[in-house]
Amino acid sequence: MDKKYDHKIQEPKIQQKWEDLDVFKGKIEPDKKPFTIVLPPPNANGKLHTGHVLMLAIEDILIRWKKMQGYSTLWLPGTDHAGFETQMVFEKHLKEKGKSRFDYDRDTLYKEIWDFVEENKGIIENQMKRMGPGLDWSRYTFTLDESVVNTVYTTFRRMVDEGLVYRDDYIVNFCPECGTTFADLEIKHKDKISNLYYIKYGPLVVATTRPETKFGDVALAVNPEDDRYKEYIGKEIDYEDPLGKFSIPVIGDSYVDMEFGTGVLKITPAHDKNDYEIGLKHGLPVVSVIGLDGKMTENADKYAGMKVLEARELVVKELQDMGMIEKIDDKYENSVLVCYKGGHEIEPTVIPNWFIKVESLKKPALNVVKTNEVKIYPKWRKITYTRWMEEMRDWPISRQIVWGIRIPAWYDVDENPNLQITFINKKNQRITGKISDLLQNYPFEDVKEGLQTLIAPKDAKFRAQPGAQPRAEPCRLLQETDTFDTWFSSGHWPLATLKYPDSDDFKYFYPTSVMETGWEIIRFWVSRMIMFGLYLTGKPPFYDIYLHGLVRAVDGKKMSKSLGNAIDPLEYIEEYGADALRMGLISGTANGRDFAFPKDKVVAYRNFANKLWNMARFTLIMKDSLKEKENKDISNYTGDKSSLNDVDRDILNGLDNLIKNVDESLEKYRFSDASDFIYQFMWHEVADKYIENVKDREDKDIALGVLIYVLKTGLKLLHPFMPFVTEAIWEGLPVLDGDPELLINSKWPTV
RNA sequence: GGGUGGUUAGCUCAGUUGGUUAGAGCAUUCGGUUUACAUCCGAAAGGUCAUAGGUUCGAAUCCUAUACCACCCACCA
Repeated sequence: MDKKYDHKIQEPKIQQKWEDLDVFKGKIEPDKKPFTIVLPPPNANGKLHTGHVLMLAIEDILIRWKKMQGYSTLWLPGTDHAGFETQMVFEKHLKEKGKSRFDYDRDTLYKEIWDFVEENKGIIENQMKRMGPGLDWSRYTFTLDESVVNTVYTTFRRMVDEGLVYRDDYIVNFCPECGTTFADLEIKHKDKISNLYYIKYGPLVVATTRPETKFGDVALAVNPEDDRYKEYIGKEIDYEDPLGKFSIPVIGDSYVDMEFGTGVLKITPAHDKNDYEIGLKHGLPVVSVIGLDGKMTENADKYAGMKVLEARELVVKELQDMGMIEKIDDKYENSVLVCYKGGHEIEPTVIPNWFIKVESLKKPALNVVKTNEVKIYPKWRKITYTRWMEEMRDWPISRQIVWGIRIPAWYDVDENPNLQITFINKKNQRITGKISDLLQNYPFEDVKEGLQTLIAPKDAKFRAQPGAQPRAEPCRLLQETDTFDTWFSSGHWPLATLKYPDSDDFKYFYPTSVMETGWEIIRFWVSRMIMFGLYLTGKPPFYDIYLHGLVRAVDGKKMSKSLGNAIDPLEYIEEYGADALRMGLISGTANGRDFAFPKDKVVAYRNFANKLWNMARFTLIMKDSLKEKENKDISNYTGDKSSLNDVDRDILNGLDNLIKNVDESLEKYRFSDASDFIYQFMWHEVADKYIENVKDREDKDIALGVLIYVLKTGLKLLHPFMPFVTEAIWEGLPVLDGDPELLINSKWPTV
């Protein structure tokens, strides 16, 4: 053996060995209990980051531990298409080429992104493999695999049949210039100076920056604590504006800031996110006065057809003429939303979206956690889940992006003349309009091929199967252009990876054992998996949930590109080895909170790997010299302590104690406790004390027999944590009764 | 503004249902290489457990208040 442990030589060698012998291939063994983990899929086109390393380390510990305990283990890998994020990355590439997504029809754009992802897909897989995870790569799944899409479609159709799917208005960030919606992440705030208009509503005065939306007002709101206006709450007040005389209810809501303006807020649900929320809360109607073309709608009566800014000017002028404007503050600083693409002002707009009724889904999902059928570790995270589930409202599942699973709904253009279409025509121009108008100038096939986006009215007739032909003549069908919210599809992940509903894998390995992931996605992801699992199978998709904390940078701050404090795990693998990096991160998991990257611990565990290596090396040196000097072999310790001296018995009792501590800690997901127990025992009890004692022993044959037994047992206990170095040392140690060739195939020690 | 968590050694953090002298890694100081490892060994020093009250025979741990920090969510007409 070399004087030093060299991870650069050993780690690839050991990894290859596991792969060659197909150690982690999941097997259906009816006489064994299954133990299953589904890997939270990293971004297919991403790179390995420290969060992935921690995730892999924890899950690998569980898998190896259970495998050695005799379970039939399966750990399922996969990657995620990461809808929105990937599309953003791709669009940056387009921008470098001087293009944008608006230059492509939907199908072409999708194919281009697919190719782009395909190119980058292998990178993260290879990086993950360097951590030595016991994943079954033969069961690899990508979230856009046909089988996943089919599973998602089947669920969707079932939900349609059971009346759980509906279409309704939903407020989104709409850019009239770009003709599309933007996700919150695509929106930027821009500070600017605006006019704040103080407009009279009967006896009250409202301060607003958007007077032109007043025709969409459905209520006025005041703070219930506000003594000035208490008397108006629940009453209707009369007011006048250029369109005539109206009355409007006054509601009380603590959202209203008494300090701002006059303390009276007009509620315009169709054109403001907060107003929309308040409207929902108070059951108010939604009146849209701005259309998708950025022009005033018929609800704005004589202003209909005018652009927003034109309408604003005119409305203000006419209000002034009527004496309805108390004052104008022209130095009001506020921030407006603009789209990232062109910096155009965003018009919050309600457009029809797809929704899932969650009432019947969320109750069982809440119950399984409340009753501890599904347990959350650490337990103080439970409240995050239960609160979310209690407050969960109907789930908008459609997204106006291309990169994802397209919603399986088809519209017959003859049944739905009001479809709002944007498409690229044969001359490469973007054309927008109502389908019935467009079809007078363009053949249907042109629209279909060049289709970019489609917005169907909320009462549009759709079918969930493209083939269905209810009418005698052939239908002209256009498929919905929205895609599923990525969490709708990834909510199926435990089911999809196990090939629900009738595969052998599914029957044997479902429900899975543990869901291990970062706590920040408990609401988005974990809750959805539980809902779908219960809805489709009646069983939760897993029984334990372990939520690890976020790894922060060395300085304790969140890692970010702009701060330049991001840690590249590959550099640490190079310098200190995957084992050391894994252990360092594990040491930060004690209580499930976020933690700063523990660089010192990585170094400490690198040293520990070398210490173990030398413990084994020295044991073998002593064994050889015993043979040489006294011509004796070591005696094979069989587990009978009665004939041993106190020192031997102490170390063996210590070992028993260690086994107990490690098991207890792992059962409670106390990974750092377990690893610390092993570290302290092996280093400070075995190396510092027991080996020193062995040096002076007369009965070296017996002492070395005990030492090798202790060493091998220690390696087994440590193997789930530091798989490479323990496996590498195992190779060189003498074979005892029942020892398999590979450490990973050995039996977990018991007391 | 709502929520969650934190404040323990110079640094990064453990400390589980309250119970001997509050621990680890790193850093520091002193001493050491005869049969492994200097990525080593032995020893030492270092803490009013954020602050103020309270409960208790006993509090880092439970309760109340305050201060500061971090993160999540919602963001001002």
